Amino acid sequence: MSPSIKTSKDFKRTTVTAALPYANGGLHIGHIAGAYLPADTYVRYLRMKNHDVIFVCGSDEHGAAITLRAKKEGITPKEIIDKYDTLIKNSFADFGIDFDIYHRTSSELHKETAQDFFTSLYEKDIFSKQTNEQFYDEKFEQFLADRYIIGTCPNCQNDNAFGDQCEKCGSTLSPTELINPKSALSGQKPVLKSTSHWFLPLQNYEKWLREWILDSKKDEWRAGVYGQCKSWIEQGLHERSMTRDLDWGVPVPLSKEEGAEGKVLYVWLDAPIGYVSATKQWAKNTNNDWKKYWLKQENEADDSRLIHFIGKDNIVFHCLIFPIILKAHGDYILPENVPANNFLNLEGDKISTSREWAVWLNEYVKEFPTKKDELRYVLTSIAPETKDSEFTWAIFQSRINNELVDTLGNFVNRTVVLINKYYKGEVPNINLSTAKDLTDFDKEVLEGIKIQTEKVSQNLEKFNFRDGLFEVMELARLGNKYLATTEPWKLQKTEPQRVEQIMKISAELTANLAILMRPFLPTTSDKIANMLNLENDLKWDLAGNLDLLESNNGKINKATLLFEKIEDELVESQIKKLDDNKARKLKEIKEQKEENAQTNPIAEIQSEIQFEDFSKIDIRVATIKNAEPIKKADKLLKITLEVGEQEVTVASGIAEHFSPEEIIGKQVCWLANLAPRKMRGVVSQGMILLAENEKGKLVFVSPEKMVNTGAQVK
RNA sequence: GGCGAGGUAGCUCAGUUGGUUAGAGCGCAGCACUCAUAAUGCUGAGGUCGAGAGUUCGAAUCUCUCCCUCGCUACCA
Repeated sequence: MSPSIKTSKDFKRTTVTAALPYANGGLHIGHIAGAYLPADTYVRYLRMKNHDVIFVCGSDEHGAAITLRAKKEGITPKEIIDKYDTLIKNSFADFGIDFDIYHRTSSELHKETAQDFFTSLYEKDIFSKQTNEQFYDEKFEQFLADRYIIGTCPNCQNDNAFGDQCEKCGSTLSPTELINPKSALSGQKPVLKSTSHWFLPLQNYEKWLREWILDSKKDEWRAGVYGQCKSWIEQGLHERSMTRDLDWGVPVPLSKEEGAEGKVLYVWLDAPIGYVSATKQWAKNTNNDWKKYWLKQENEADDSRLIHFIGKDNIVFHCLIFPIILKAHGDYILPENVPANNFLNLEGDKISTSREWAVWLNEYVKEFPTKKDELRYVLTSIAPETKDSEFTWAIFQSRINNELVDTLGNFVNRTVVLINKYYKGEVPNINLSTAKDLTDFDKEVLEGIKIQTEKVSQNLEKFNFRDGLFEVMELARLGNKYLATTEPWKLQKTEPQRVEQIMKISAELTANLAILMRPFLPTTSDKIANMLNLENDLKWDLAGNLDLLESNNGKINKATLLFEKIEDELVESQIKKLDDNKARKLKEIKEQKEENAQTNPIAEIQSEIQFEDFSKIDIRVATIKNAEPIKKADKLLKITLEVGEQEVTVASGIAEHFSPEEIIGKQVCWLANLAPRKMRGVVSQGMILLAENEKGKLVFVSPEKMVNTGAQVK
């Protein structure tokens, strides 16, 4: 290991956070593999080392998506968050993700904490206050967050695009771009009204971020995390609004006069502070001091080490925005590492909550209450640490059957069975450190225990959980090899003393296995510890020792099976369950679509205008003389039109519908007197009229017969 | 379009500052063994290291171009 990379040994204590789940849905295996399982494994390891560690998490309960859904379903936001907070909290508890506290951002303590944070930055004059125009719902007397505006997507004509994003074509939007914008609350057309917000000038921290991340974290942070940060910093940072016009969230702690009324903190300011408030609540419950886990200490060497476990979608908030906030505040420590995972796919497709393509944690725990370690094993062994990976039920089956049952379970079983058979459950009392007549292979195996201990430790310190678990299994493989090579069953009659050595070594190896697997597979570790009569509170420092079984005079219990095989029927039924869900969901979506089509045969007609208004519009017939793609733009074509004697240039967002060659020579209608606009460096004069067919494909509006270019359309 | 991360045996992944016949686990084939949950051990087959070009005595590893996957981002009158 490179000496420049710090490990837990270099710190007095560690603050571990796992991404706050949004209280708007359940947990699936992608969430677990991404953040919670590695975090839990790491924390269990630190606890075994008697390291001072706090592990916090909680429900993220604010934000527009929850209010929007509440309004839609005619219930209160509180009903939604209470439902999902309970579901999520129980799923974690049942599965054995062992937080010190699972808190909520809807709590009073969190409100105080977040407001204190905001006030502190406000008093330091960090924010810039800006006023601009935003959509306002006059009926509900409320400003509308981007998510609250629904309208027709200018790209794909989807009628249900949100103001921030169209979920059909995936393009990011701003609310003013939507065609026929409507308020999600009243369904009325919103009006633009000015409002003030407090912005965090991220760009002021660019220099500092370059030093802190680009210069000092290159070898320490995962490539994907570092690269993502670099990408953002290089692209240029901008101001970001830290407040929203909403009635759901932490109120902005400023006076009416300053325009704070009806405003709450932006959910991405609010949520990470949830880690702090969770720690405060834990400290209250357990009579501890939260400050030593979050604030800079008098002596820098006493600072806690902050580690955020998240998925790759959260990198920018945890690596840039939240650290900027912490830095701006001044009193707080900064993240030491952010081991973000990539995504877990499922049976060849992306996991999707809306399409119900997921394995839900609460359902898994219910269906397989005795197979928690099995899922921990599979998810860790395929953890998406370096790239996206895939879970299939066939992998689940083969990993468990071939590795847990055949390699690990079988080794433990044969060792325990043999000791019971030969010695009535009493491990031969041999001091392996002083024994003189050990074979070279014996010594190699004993050395192997120490080597594997070191390898597992190093991998855990570096957040390489997949590799760490692999090294645990290597020790089990070594055990199997040892028995197969020494063949004690052949020697028992002729050389019983030699067999005593072999069984002692096998037993100590098994005890070491129980320690090394403990962060990964806690229940299995307990089972082995019980079988071997080891103390329950196994410490990491014991690993590598060769006299673990002497504490109880070597008396062990009867063998019990650690794992059982997964049958084909189980795999088939789980796949069928997924397929059924998917088919049902697709049908629902299709029905919904048909319903919409029936109730909404044509898009709503715009408000009435007078003839004078129409006469302002100058539409001409023009011929496309040339068309070429615009550099650095996927969707734009630069089109040259011939209009009478003149030529004009128009940039049109049709590159995904037409190739340049196929449209040259066509006659089209051209809106001539539209104000010019610059797009991607090209000045667009007017626009070309298009209509969309039922398949979403654009077609030109052209004169029925060729006419002279420049002819007016009346 | 820009940026980032990936593209190595059927599958999941290692491959350190370029160096002899490219590795591991699982799967597959053969052999051995029987203490063990028909488990285990050994041996073997399997790769033109995404494609092409270049630098070099020598490249999976460095440079350039291109292709594919995932993510972020720009553009959209």
